[in-house]
Parts: sequence; C-alpha cells; structure tokens
Amino acid sequence: MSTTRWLDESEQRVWRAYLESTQRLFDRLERELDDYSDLPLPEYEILVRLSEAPGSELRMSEIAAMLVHSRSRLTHTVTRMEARGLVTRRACPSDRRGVLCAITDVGQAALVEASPVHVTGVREHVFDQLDDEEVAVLGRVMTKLGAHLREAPTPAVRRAAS
Amino acid sequence: MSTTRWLDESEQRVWRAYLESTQRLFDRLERELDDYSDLPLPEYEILVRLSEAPGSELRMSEIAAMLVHSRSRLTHTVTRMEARGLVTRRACPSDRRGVLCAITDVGQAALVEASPVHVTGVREHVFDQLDDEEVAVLGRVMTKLGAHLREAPTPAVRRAAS
DNA sequence: ACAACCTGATTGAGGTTTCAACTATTCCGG
DNA sequence: CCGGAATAGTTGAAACCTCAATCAGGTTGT
Repeated sequence: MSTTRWLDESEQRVWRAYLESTQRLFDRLERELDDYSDLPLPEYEILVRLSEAPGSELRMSEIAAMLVHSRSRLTHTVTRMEARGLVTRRACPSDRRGVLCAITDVGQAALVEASPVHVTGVREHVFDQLDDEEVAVLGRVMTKLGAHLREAPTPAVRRAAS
Repeated sequence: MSTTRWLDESEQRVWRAYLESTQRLFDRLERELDDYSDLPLPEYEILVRLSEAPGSELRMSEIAAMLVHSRSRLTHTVTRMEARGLVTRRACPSDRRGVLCAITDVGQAALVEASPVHVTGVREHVFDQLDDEEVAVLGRVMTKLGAHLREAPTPAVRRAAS
C-alpha cells in the first residue's frame, strides 16, 4: 500500500558507485585470475573452501551454501572440475542422499599456483585503496547486509507499486 | 619478485563478507525483480539509463560504458529487448559507425512497473540496514575503488607468485 | 591521399548459469 | 511405522554471457 520510498540523489550516487565498482572489481579479479593461472574464479573459490575444510572435503550443499550458489550450478561446476581432475566425489556415509567433494593433489597444486594472483589482486584493488577506518566500516556494512539477507528470506508476497 | 602479501584474519572476514553479501544482494534483487515484474535486472538497468538520457536515447557504447558491460553483451541484450519492443535502434547521424538505442513507450511502461519493486528492494536491503555514517563511508569506499579500477587498466604484465 | 591503426558494433560458437523436473533419502506428525 | 513433506543432488534444455573474428567507419601521420 505505502508509496515507494525513492532514493534521493546522494543515495543514488552511493548505490551506483556500489554497482559500478563491484562490477569492475569482480571483472578485474576474474580476468586476472584466468590470465595468469587457469582457474575461473568460481572454481578457485570452491578449491579454497575445500582446502580449508577438515579432511579437505565438504558436502555439496555446504559448498553451495558458503558460496551462495544454487545446487544445480554447483553440480555443473563440480562436474567440470572432476573431469579436469581437480576434485573427486564420493557418497556420504552418514547421509545417503549426500555427496562429499574432496580436493585432489592436482587441485591443491592449481590452488597454490592461483592464490598469489588472486590475493595480490584483492590487496591491490581493495585493501591498498582504503584506510583502516574504511575497511572497518566496510566490514560492518557488509556483515549487516548479509545478516539481514540471510534472515529475511524471500517474502511470500510483496506489495509492489500500486 | 616481492612475496605475496596475504590477507590476515580480519581482512579475510571483511573480504568474505563483501563477497557473500554482495552475492546475496544481487541474487535477491534479481529474483524480486523478475518475480514481481518481467524484466531481468540487466534490462532494467539499461532502461533506467535510457530514460534518463537527453532524448531518451544513447549510443550503444555509452550504455556499455555506464553499466560496465562488454559491447558484445550489450548487443545481445539489446537485440532481445528490441525483439520484445522495449527499445529501438537507429543509425547515429554524426558517426556512421554508431548506433543509437532509444526506449519505447512499451519500455517506459515496463520501467514504470518495475522500478517500485527494484527501488523498494534496494531501500529495504541496503539503506534501511545502515546508519548515515555507514552509508557515507560505503559511498566513499566504492568511489575510491571505482576510481582506482578505472585508471589502472589491465596491467600488461603481472608478476604472479614465484 | 594513403596506409596503419583505432573505435563502434555485430555475429556465431562455445561455455556457464538458470530453471523446472525428477530421483532418492530422510524427517516428522499422528 | 506409515504417508506426506522437506532435503540432497542431478539432469537437460533454454537463457545468457564471453571470446574471437569480422566489418565498417573514423583518425593520425607523413
């Protein structure tokens, strides 16, 4: 019912800066990563999570949840990765619906090669550009947004315009 | 030559919060938009820019630059949009290489229907979650990152790991 | 005025992601 | 302990994006 609360000019500047910079940033990181290594960013992120996991393996749905990917997307990506020998899959013993995905030695090697490229990019393009206060507030902001989005899942009905 | 400057734990938390929240945010906005209107987010953004432009039309490459899309991507998207009657294209009189893209009445109508949905989402999921200082710093942060990325275009060579 | 180069835009092929449908397993209420 | 609902994962087709190649038109230097 209530009328739309539009963005004022300054809010609009903030929002568009967010859109544009984020777009540029991910573009850049993606390009750097597969120019100087041969791992697309999404595969890189999967390998990072696996390498940090106890036993170097995770359930498919855990990975999907961490990276905020759909299960379907993850299956497709992991299928490609398995074909390249970066990961393996095996049935989960405790839950027979589940699948455990593990990083292989080849995957580890690819990760070791790629991570300096990626981390250097993140440092140069993000942290080197900001002072400590800005980093702190950025962290707080993103943490808040994440918490909100996690707990307020898709509303069943949204009263749009009218 | 220099050894990689890794992220410390707190930097990593900030970086991952940025990744996760941004992913969730765009996911959500996209879903809301094409649940409650029938315009994908990229098409919505194109229509917004066109509607703000003098004469309601822009060069293809201007749109691409504003939205940080490749020219090719834009061509494909606009081709779909033109097929649906949302925009039209015509040759640019001053530069015969160019193409001018204009929003149609149908496009305007779609935009008017979609914008309350989108703007409400942005307000709820972003601005309502933050106080004034946080919004101000977020703006400054994103402006800085954008400026850096715009002026430091893909380095010809990057010394990676080793 | 010409060659070499750059810019604007499109095309089609190939790769990735989404979407809906489907199977299998587990969880839960009665 | 049964039946319905939720969860885990996969599949294939369609939608979308990327990449490299191509074409046409402008720009520059000599």
